[in-house]
Amino acid sequence: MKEKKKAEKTEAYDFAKIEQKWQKEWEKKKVFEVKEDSKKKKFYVLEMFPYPSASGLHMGHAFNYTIGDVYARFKRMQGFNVLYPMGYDAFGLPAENAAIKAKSHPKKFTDEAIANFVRQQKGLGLSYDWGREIITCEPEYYKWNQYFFLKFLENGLAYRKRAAVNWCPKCESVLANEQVHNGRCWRHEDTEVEIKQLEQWFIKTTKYSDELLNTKNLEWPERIKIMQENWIGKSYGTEIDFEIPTESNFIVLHGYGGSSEVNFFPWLKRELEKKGYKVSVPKLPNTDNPNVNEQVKYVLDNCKLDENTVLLGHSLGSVVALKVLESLNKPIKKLILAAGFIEPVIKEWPFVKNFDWKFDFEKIRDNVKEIIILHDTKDKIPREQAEKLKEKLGSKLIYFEAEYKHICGEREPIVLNACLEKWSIFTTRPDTIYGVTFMVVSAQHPRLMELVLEKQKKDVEKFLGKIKSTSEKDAEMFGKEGVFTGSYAVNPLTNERVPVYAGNFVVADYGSGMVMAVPAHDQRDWEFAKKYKIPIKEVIKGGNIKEKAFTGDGILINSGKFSGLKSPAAIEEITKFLESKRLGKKAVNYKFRDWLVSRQRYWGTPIPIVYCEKCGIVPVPEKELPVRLPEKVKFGAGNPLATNKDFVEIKCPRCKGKARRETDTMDTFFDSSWYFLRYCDNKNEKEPFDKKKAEYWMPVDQYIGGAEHACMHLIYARFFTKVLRDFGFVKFDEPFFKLFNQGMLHGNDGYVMSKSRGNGVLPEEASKKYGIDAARLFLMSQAAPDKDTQWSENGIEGSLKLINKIFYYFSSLKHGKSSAIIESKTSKAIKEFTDDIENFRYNLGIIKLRALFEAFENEKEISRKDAESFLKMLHPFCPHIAEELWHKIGNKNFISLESWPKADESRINLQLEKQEQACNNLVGDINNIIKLLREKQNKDVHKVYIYTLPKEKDSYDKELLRKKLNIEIEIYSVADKGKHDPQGKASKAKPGKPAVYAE
RNA sequence: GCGGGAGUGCCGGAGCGGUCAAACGGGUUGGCCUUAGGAGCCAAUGGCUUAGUGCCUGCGAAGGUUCGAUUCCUUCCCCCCGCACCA
Repeated sequence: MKEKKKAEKTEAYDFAKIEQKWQKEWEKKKVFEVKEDSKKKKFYVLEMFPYPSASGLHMGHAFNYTIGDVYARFKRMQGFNVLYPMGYDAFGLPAENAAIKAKSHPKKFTDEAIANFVRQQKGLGLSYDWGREIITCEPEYYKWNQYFFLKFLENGLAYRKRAAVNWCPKCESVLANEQVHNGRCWRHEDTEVEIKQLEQWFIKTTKYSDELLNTKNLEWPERIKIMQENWIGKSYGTEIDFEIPTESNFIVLHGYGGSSEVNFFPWLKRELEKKGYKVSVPKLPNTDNPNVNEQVKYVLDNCKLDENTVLLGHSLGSVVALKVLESLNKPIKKLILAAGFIEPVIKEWPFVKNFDWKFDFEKIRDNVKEIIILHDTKDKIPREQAEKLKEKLGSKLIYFEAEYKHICGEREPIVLNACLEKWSIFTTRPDTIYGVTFMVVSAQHPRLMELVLEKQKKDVEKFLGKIKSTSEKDAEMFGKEGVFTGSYAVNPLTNERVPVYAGNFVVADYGSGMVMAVPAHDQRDWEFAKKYKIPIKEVIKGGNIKEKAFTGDGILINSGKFSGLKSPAAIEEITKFLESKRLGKKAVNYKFRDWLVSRQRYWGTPIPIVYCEKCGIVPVPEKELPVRLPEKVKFGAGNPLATNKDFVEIKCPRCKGKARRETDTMDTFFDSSWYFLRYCDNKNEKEPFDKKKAEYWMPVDQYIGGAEHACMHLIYARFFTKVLRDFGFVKFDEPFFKLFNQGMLHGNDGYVMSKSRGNGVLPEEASKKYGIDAARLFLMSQAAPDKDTQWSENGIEGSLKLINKIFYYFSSLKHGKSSAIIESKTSKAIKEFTDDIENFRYNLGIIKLRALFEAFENEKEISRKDAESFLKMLHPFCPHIAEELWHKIGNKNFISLESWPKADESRINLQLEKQEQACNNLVGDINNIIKLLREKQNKDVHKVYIYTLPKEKDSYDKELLRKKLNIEIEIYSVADKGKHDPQGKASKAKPGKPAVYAE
């Protein structure tokens, strides 16, 4: 009712008809299609492609896309070859879940949603090159995900690892670190993420940590850069080894001939026993003519091998140790290979006969928790051999430089050192090491139980149970908590023994998951120490540690030979000292983790891997790509791919033997990490994209999207680009040169507009009522596009009014000659407007457009050129009406492809504009006088006399004033002799402000 | 707690060393037009004052720098965003 009446009265122009007409026309004539053109400068405008949700677009999306469309249209008119594409991030959980609920198929859901999106987006008048559309769930696209994954694998950037991973019970899948927010799933705010130990695929994003940290050359919002920087979280510090002796039984296996045991082993035994370890040196049989198998059997039969065992193999003993490990069925604590362990050397020994030199390294690895290989650089055994072994065992390789001496030399302390049970910690404050009064290991530390003594087991288990059953929220309330493990750590500088606690406030996967606690100089440690009555030892002067920890820099006290140093110097000195004693080293730590890409869900890109019973992990050969997602699947419990026999059961591509397919799919962020490259060449069947085409279009000149992707999509995409650069696919380092973060659109209720909130306004509805041009204009005029904006019906009506006026104005416009003032104003407007659009100050640009139009309205005639300039400026915001009026005034081509107006600086005449301003002020003054006379003196004014300064007389147009005031006017110069001035008002005239007399 | 951004009228928001604080939009009030209008046009919208003027108040609070600050600096308060026990 309401609208109908309004429509009748306002006789609003027929926007629906006009908008449809031009949308069809643009599509028919392929106005926005682009090709590479070496003669033209390119400009790539890109909006983050949407996930095609079933609920479709609301006004918030329209706001978003309009920002990009305005820019694309602007740049196109400026003469750039503009690539402005659209596509759909079509894989993902919502479609799968919706399909399960509706007993349908995610493909069907997705297709429908996309069709809906496309229709709605076309309705917004967006100038995409639709020929470049990409849809990530199509095999033509995801084939290349798989291709890239294989490339990653080939180059050691993809690996499989068993690790503690984040599991969302609602998604029934693991999540990347980036997808866990506050311990909860990024899609399920109320769902706590669980930690599971799973074998998963990872991408080595950390290889590029440092390069990703460099954002200097990016024109991005500072806060996004800072967010990324914080996310990567690089910090410099020192790694320090603390010895924590627990129950350890050393079994020292000597080598051939037993020469080393004469002096070295007794010494080692003595030293270790001094420190509280148990040591045995079994007398291996036949040392003069050794038989490895026999010796292995001897060890297996005579030695106690359990989780407290440390095997130290020396020379041939190393081989024995390795073989022993092969035959165990439960792991021992530690393996130390001290020397002479490499096959070629030992092989030469004549007496080692009939020995099978093949090792089952996987088994060995499984049977020991820690492996240390000591490599003597002066030894005959080349370094590569040691490295090779290291690779196979995944051990810590420790080099030492020393002469090979049988009697205690440099080498012996190093062996001893390796025997000690070291737990390294990371600290940025080694200067406080003398203040360590306890240690805290994370309650989630995988090796926590090794530190727990028998008598403490109950306490620790109780504690672990408690924190498991407490949610994060409650944990905050309880504060820092912990429990004594029973073990003591030895401070490497003071040799003091300090208790080791398990605590809830230490992060398991940062650093080593253990910290040295300095309560005097760390607030967290301070709180913990207070709670558990642990001594607080001040080692840095500067604060009052009775009240709280002093965390600043200062001068060291109670710190042995380092006392008196200032913190920064002490950090240097102490680190140097530790390094010299092999007790620690400089280290860099990152918060950034490798990207976990496996997902236990159906609706994603299948990971192109096969597990063969014989060959192990086998990549699917490139020519067999894509590994298609089977269409027929049964949704039920868990991942439907896992129960799909046709998919899973397969022959090994290598040996043709029995094998099974990887059933995990890729994180959908994999899809979005390179889609901007595919737009450059979206139909390529031979390659992910043509290098030349990508070279022409990339990098994206202007990327537009939300800030919520700062630490996810934007990091992954940057990572991908750098990898592809190193693979030779592209030549640039960064995908997105400029980034713009749009604000959020709020609904009538003041909350961010969203489907779930129910405050969404459909673009179609607004379109129907006001036209999409009015909606676009309103959305862009409210505030700067990077700020949040509120939707309002009144506001859009205001925009419609303006467009309406413009429509009728141009419909009856007769071209002529522009006045000097209009020429000036038009030129000035062009200049300022261009600058505003370029810098995303759309709202300010629109104001200038309004002002210019008002100036037009007051004129009798306007030149064709000025009128056209106005329409061209209107066009990015209101493309339909601009196109319509452009044709209406007699043009045949598309305004969308016209060239941007140029400001003619010579036409800008500020003097004239000043005069106009003065004239307007005068009108205001006179109106005010008339009003005051009427109200105060009850006088009606018939005629007004104006007295200007002599040189200003021509600045005031009598006719114009008469028209504006609708009253008789007489203008005098103050110098005029015969002027009518009964009250002597003329004397009040000032520059730019004439005197006035009214009667 | 740390990091980032902001605080201007009834509201959204301009201004970011002086020449104008409140452009532009919305709202509200009054007037014109009109049978009527929620259409259109005009005007007002911190206070006092006035023939067009002048003065005062004023840009979260308090200080400071400056001849001069909404604009720069310091502290505090509040709001928004991000990270969150990262050693």
